[in-house]
Parts: sequence; structure tokens; C-alpha cells
Amino acid sequence: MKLLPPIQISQLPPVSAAGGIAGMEPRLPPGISLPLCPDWALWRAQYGPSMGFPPTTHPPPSPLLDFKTHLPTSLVSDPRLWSREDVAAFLRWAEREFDLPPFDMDVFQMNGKALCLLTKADMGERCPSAGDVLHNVLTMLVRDYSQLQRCLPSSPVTPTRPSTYPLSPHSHPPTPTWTETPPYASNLASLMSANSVTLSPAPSVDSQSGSPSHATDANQTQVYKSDSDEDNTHQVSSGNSSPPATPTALAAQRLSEVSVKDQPSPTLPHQLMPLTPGTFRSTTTNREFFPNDSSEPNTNGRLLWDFLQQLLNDPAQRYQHYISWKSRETGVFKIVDPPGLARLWGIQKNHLSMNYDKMSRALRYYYRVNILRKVQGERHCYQFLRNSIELKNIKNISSLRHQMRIKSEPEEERTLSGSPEAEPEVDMPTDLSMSSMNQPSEQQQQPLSLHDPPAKYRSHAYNLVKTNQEPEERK
DNA sequence: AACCCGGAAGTGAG
DNA sequence: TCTCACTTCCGGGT
Repeated sequence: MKLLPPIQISQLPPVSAAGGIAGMEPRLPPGISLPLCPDWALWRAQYGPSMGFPPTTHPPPSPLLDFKTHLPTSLVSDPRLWSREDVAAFLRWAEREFDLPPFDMDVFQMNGKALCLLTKADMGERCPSAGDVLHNVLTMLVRDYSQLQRCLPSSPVTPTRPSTYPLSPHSHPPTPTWTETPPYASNLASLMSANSVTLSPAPSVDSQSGSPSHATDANQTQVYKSDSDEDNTHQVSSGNSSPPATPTALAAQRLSEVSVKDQPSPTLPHQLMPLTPGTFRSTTTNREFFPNDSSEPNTNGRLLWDFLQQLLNDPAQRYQHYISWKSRETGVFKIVDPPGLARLWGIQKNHLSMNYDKMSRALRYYYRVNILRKVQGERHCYQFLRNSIELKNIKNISSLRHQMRIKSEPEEERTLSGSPEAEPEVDMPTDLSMSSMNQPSEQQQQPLSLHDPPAKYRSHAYNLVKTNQEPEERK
């Protein structure tokens, strides 16, 4: 049985008392799709206002989506905001518009967000004859929407500045380099992560990554554009002048050809946030969140570090009863409710027997690759050693480890031969330390001792994503 | 007793 | 079939 599409954080049960997920059974039969049953009302209630686009407004057709102009007027531009009824309306429209065989509405009892979370395969299962078309249409809609957003001037929605929420510099870039991330980056980042709380799927990885560093180009501000702006977007949007063609089977075909290849995962997670880089990498824009675009990070957002960061950076801070920053600047966070957090993680991964012991093992697995480290002496406290950008840039942990191994090899020998390296010098958290020169960090004060990655991993662990500091680290 | 550690083997998805 | 990112189990330390 396949794993369900991962949940979006927003879909996770709201934080209730520590420890409990309201109304959530400790274990759900596999196959139950939490993800498919998002709590739309809750979500809407929380974000509705900010999101609120007048249902009637519709951005002008983008070059790619002429068919969009034919969408029922009752549908808002962002499919992720659709209600069940909207989804049904969309399906009916798609049947007509693309001449598709009638859909079994029963298998599409979900809202737009859930619909967007379906992979092509999922769609195919639900509708073998037209799943791909449907998926591609959705993908295009989302992408188009996000593109528009990107082009728009910044939006209010984004709590950009003054907001209450300390969008710290490293909200996302919680780690190492964060300090170096431009101020605006933080906003973007937080926004991204925030909204993009994708727990799962997709691109969360990239999603965030897009943020800071790479986002530099554009004025980030605009990036965030809130959904609200979306409408206005048009203007900027693709300047498309193309006449709205009538979508037809041809269009459908085109869609099935085009789309998705540029998007990683099926899921378009970010609920609110359209900007998810990875997801919405636009074909037209140059903003590259990833140098190699092609490379879709395998990280579906199902990665633990990503999950944690998203919870930590939730703009509404709904998960602070589970996990919270102790110091964003240094990437130090505390798991406030270990069992509860483990449960969330278990839900996310569909491993309902997850517990803190197991989850913490996964966290420890990050030590060797310098993604995390334990804050000595403090229970349930860990520190990210890399910011999200770096993390996203890491193709995969294995390669990271491999690299570390390679680099350390010589070093190891040296060590054996009695080199200075022998001492347990604290390996700096990646750049974290560097970047934040002032980093008060707890880590520096204490030898990471055993928690430090073994010498063999230590050395240039970070080159991978190297940021500035490197050299001295191994001094 | 709770937490933490890391080895080793297993698992599921891609 | 292989790789990846865990997951599961466990013995041991603090």
C-alpha cells in the first residue's frame, strides 16, 4: 500500500494540550488518509482572512492557461483554497472542458488542498482515464497562480515586518549561515516555511530553500505576495496577450505533456503559500531557487529536518507546544512535547507507532552529517547546524556523508598518526557559527564531545554546502 | 526512570 | 535492484 500523501502541517491537528492531538486516534489504519481529510474549516478560519480573495476575482489568463479563463467563476484562483464543493465544480468543469469521462465524485471527496496533494498516480487511481490530465491541469493552475503572485508587489498579508512574529533571520535558515542571510530573506523564509508548511510532500525542501539565499534576486517582498494580491497579479503576470483559446482535448494533451515535469512532487503543499519555490518553479521566471533546476531534490518534505523546521517556523506558532525555538539565531530548538511531536511525525510518515525514542534516533542520525547536534545538558534540545538553504542544497544525506568520509579520510590518518586533530575540537556547526559571529551558542561553550560527529565525519563535512567559513573550521 | 547514544538490521518509497 | 532516509530494536551510559 502506498503511503498517503503527506500531510500538511496545517492539516495536523491543532495543538491542544501538550501531548494530545485533538481527536486523533493514536493509530490510524494505514491507508487512512489524514492528508486527504484536511480540516478545511480550521484552515480557512485561520488563514481565511489573509487569504481572502474574493471568490469572484480571477486573474487573467496566463499564457499557459487559457483554459483557466473557462473555469467556473465561483472558483478562486488558487486550487488549494477550494472547498469540496469547489473541487466538485472543478471536476465537472474539467469533464466538460476536456471532454473527459465522468469522474467518480466519491473518490474526490476532498477540498482543494487535498486534491492538490494527490500525486499523478493518485489521480490515476481515482480516474485512470484522465488522472494525468486532471493532475496537470491542477498543477498548471497552482503554478500559474504562484507565478502571478511572484510578480506582484508585496502583499500585506505577509506579516513581513512588524509582525508579531519574530521572523528571525533564520527562521529558515535557522542554521548556520543564517546570519548571513539578508534580512529580507528572513521574511521570505518564514513566510515560506510558514505557509508552506508542507509537511510532506513536496518541495518543501526546496520550498524553503528558495527562500533566503536564492531568493535574493527579486525583492523578496514581492515574493511573498500574499494571496490576496493574487488578483491583481494579472497585470504583471505573464504579460500574456494570447487570446484565450478554448481548452480542448488538445489543451488537455498539452497539459499532460507539459506540466509536471517541472514540478517535483505531486503535491502542492503549501497551502497558502504559493511561492514554494520548488513547486512553482516557473518556466518563465529566472528566479532560480536551485541552480540545477532539474534536480528535484528527493526530499519530499517528508524529511524530518524539514518537518521540524516547518513546525518551528509556523507563523501562527501553532506547534510551539510541541517544539519551539530556543534561539532561532543559533538554530537551537527544544522539543517541548516529545511524545506529542513524535506522534505528529508518525502521522506525517504514516508510522503510527512512532515514539520519541524512535524519532530521536532519527535525529541522532543527523549528527553524523552535521545537520543537527544535541545541546548538551539540556533535555530535548537540539541545534540545527545548517540552515535550510544548505539543507536543501544537499542532494541527500548519503552523499553528504560520503563526502565527509572522503574528506576526512586523510585527516583520519593524520589523526591516527597523532595529529592535532585528535583533540575533540568542537566542530563548528557548519557555518552557523561563522555566520553568526556573535553566536552565543551553546555549542561553542561546550565540547560536543561525544555528540560530535566522529572525526571521520567531522572535518569538512560542510563543504558540501559551504558557506563562508570553512577554512578555519578545521584549522 | 527518563534520557541519550550509536550499531545493526529492516522497511518502504522512488 | 538499488539507494535513501529513516524505522525498529537494543545494549549500554548518564
